[in-house]
Amino acid sequence: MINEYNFKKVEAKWQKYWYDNNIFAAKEDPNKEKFYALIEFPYPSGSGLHVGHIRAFSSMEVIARKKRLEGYSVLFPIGYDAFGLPTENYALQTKQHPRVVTDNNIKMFEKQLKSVGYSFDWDRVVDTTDPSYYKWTQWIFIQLFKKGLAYKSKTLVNFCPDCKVVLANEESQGGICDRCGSEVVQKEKEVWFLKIRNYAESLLSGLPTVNFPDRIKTEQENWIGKSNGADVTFKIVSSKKTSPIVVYTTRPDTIYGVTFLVISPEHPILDEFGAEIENLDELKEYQAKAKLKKELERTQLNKDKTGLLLKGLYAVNPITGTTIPVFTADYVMMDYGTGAIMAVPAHDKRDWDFAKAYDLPIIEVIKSSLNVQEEPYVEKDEEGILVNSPLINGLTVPQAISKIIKEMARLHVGYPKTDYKMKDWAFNRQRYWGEPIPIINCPSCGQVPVQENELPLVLPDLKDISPTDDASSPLKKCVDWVNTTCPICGGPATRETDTMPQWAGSSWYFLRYMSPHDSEHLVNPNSYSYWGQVDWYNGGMEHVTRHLIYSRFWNQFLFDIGVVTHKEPYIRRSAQGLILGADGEKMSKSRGNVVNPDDVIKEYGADVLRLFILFIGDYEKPAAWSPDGIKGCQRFANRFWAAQKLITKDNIDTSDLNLDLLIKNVSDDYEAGKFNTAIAYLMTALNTIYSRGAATLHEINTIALLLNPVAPHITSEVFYNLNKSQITDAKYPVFDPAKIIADEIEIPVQIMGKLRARVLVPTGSNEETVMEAVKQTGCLEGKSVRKVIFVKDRIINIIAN
RNA sequence: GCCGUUGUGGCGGAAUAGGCAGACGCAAGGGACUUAAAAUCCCUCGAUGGCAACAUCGUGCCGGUUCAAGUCCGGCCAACGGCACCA
Repeated sequence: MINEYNFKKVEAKWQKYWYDNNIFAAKEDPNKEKFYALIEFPYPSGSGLHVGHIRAFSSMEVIARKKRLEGYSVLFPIGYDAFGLPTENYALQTKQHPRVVTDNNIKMFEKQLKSVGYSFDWDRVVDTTDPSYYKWTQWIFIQLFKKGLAYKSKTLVNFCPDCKVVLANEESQGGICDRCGSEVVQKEKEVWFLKIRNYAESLLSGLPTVNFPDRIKTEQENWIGKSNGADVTFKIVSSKKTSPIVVYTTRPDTIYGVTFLVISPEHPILDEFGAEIENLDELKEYQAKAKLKKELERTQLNKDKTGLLLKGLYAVNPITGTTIPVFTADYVMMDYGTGAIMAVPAHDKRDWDFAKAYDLPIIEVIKSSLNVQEEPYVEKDEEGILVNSPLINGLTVPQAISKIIKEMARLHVGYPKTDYKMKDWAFNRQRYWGEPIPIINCPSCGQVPVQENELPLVLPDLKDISPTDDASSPLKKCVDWVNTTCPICGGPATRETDTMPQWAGSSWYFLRYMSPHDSEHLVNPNSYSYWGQVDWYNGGMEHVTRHLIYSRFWNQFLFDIGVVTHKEPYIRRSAQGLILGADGEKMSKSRGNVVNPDDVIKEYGADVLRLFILFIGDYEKPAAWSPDGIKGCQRFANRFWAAQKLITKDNIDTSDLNLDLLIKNVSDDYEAGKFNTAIAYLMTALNTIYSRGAATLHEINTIALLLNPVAPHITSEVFYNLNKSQITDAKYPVFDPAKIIADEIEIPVQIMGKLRARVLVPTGSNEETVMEAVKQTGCLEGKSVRKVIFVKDRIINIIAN
């Protein structure tokens, strides 16, 4: 009756059953508790599904299947984040329309995802490039614009000469293009920004309310980079005039240690003084050099400080009245703080380096054991005591900060200020394959949003989508589309031709899944009130400071305008580790260490792939693919299949396998995201049954149900064989807490902290009983007991000699 | 430089809350079955010594706390990830 396991036949059979019958359709069932499990939707690239995807998706797959068996109404959706450069570049190369490329890739992904047997609700697929979807992406942009949170600004942007796109700071870290690896140059351009900085505080204060791993919270906190300090106004004086200049400092207490002022080479005040700077030619030269310097060079650490003394100018310290020299130097950035600093070389490494290079005085104002002429003392020590600072001498650093800020305020020269490292979100691309920004430029009315009832503003069908060399969008070539009329005055106007960055569509897709077919609402209010927040969201660490922050920002904005009722979109977040090649290196075509899930499924089947990817190691840590390791999971699957033969109706002793404890261990581990140990418990249980040589139907059914979320095909088949009913209609096993404790327990016996014996005693035995058992082992022979440390049901340690 | 994570057998990795280090799996060695191989099943498997019972050592390094340390504390070293002239 039971033959060798034919995974090809069985997997195809169950996939057909699930997908033809919509077994996993999410229903808003008021009688059930809901559970929303979310995975980061994939970018449908031409290379198809990667084993990394399998790891990323399988955790929530297990949770979704488990929750369904437990009686929850589960929303476990899938979609495609399909706008973006790789598709566009591929379309250009192959002379196809990106729409065609995208549709083909999505088809391939769907086929692959189904071959893994994922329990997605295939009726809820969203595609960010579908006008019915990006209609709402554009709608959100318009709301942001109306609230003053979207603005156009002329700034230096990171331009990649290869991709011909303006990049967000996040995409050009270290001056290298995220996508192609070439060096980024600075270019001045009018671009759209979203004021994410307005939400910096809210994004920070939301973190304690969500269940994210600490490393993710820390990374987000560092990214937002809050600092408390003060804006302090110095005066810059030339022979002809005096101008105020504001510096930002986190150490206003060190004001008496200021020995010079440094201004960023891009600072507008330099133009203001212009000819009054005696060495203007040198300045111009220095500015030009600084501009040419690529981001990479400029941020390189341990680089010698360069700068230029501005002759003919001096600055006045607002507290001490002392006059100090003014420099410009490229170690001061225009885009942080105010673009100018008060330099305190005694207590700042960079200022100290600069002071040494330009032979400037160093004045100690915080007492320390260091000689500040030799090296700076940079600790912000709460206990540090101020010296050489008449108004605040003898105070601790926090006391001094508080007192000096009051004094600055009284003199109207300084005020407390909070600053953030996070910059506003550069919200634009000069490429074709993205959401058109729904703004019309009218010569008389200015920037006017497209009427909301005219959304979606559909991307025009363009023949030539190639980018232009001048950093403007290919949409500019589509004159018929660009020329339009102003919605306000009806006069001739032109459309914005920039498109949105790829992060736009992924910033709210979790909401669309709740009611993907609703044409009236971004999210249907009834659906939203049922599904609410995402209960558990899994994704990659690489998205922690971008997608995860952007989507929290948009959700908080939608909360503020009343579209959603939860401030935070995600209750819990986890992050899978990377799957590396068998050589321990990141998988890449050039290394030739890429594992294709299709090949694995062909050879071992989807269940074995799923088992192995979850068994491979700690889910949150990176793991190297092992072509040998997978065999263990294949054996386990086959042994589980063959265990059907061991089922007997005879009365057998099953005391060697505590099913209640197994249920608890496996289920707790699933919920904790410890899939590797959950599978290990199931392997152990099966080993127990094999060494016993017989099993009960109840045992095999229980293992089938516990294993079903990981290996759904084989367990569905076994369960159907044994019970003639669907496992998807069965109930997840529940354990009896009273039965997870064994009757007898083995207690290790230590003598002087060293393991000397083990004794078997009834669970809960007291010290006397255990000691009695210890004496019988004879390991105390000839020894006198001085002290006994006894931990019930755990250990006994005897101090004896 | 700052922040974070991680160092455990030949390998991937286990080890609530300080309580038997090495679960589970791979590889390896031996055996059974087989004409043979594969598959399957059984046994061994941290190091050193010993025929053996057993003993000693052993979780990156040095020190400490404790009856007891992979786990806690102090000081290092290495690898990975994030940020980075952020005032």
